[in-house]
Amino acid sequence: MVSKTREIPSETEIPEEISGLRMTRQRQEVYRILQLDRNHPTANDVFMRVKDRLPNISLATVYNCLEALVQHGIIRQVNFERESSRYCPNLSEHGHFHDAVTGVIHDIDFKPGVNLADVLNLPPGAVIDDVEITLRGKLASA
Amino acid sequence: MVSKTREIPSETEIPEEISGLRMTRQRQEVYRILQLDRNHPTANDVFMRVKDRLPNISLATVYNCLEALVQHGIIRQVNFERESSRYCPNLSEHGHFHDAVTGVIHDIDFKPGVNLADVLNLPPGAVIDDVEITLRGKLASA
DNA sequence: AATTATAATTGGAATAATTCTTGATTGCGA
DNA sequence: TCGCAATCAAGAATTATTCCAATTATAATT
Repeated sequence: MVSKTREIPSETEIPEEISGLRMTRQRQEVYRILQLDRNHPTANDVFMRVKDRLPNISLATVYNCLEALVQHGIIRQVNFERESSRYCPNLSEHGHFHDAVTGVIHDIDFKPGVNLADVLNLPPGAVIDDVEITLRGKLASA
Repeated sequence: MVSKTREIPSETEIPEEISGLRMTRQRQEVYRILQLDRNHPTANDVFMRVKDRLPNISLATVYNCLEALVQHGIIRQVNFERESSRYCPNLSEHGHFHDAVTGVIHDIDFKPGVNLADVLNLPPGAVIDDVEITLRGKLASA
């Protein structure tokens, strides 16, 4: 239970079709799991959980669904090191903080009004399309 | 040719032993390649180049050498998405900018005096051990 | 210098995440 | 209803990386 940047829509709020993507039963359920499990599950995590409702779904289909959702900007794919990809429905631009002790991944937001060019020496003429920030550390148990 | 934050030492400057790591022939050569090829080569890239001098080296050894060098803080391992790991001898804290057009990876430095906590809403009590920043975009061909 | 111990290297097999392939199913429009 | 395109399922294939067992190199000790 980390991010609070988005409300979790009730099941009925999942639209039939988003930006041209046919919302099949499988995609709905995969999407639903991501909204319920905010701990950045892997494809396999999703697979195991989604089987409760769709016992016949295949892992390949979970991968397909996740890819379709990512492609249509409905969820985000996040990679840490070379571990399995993880997925999250938090669409706001955000980074991640890995708690090295607990393994929990916290979403972290930018402070408002921050400009990357103020912070980094970008190559001249650089146009940034995508930013990825990952921090690793501990939470002082104060 | 991207980063200029370190001089390339001549071959004789490579120490026999660094911070307790035995500098074997293989490790020396792997390290040398990294200093020559500043384009963030993969293990396999290094493998192919290092064979010029050590025709019998194995890919497993290249992996072992890279890991040993990383472990001893002599080089850094960098991961982009889920692509093959890449390696670089630039030890200064820096991020990376992927030119989506050319595929070139540029090292980017932080502006001096920048504090992450000024920019990000960190979880309370967070102690940061490691920062990873990756940007993707284009270079305006101005 | 010979012996022993330790660490590194090799080549190939094993692993794990992901993608691909193929054939079956589904759902929708004509 | 028929046909078409999209989706799904199951398993095979792929790819980067790690593991393993045997050999070789290096260092330490006598």
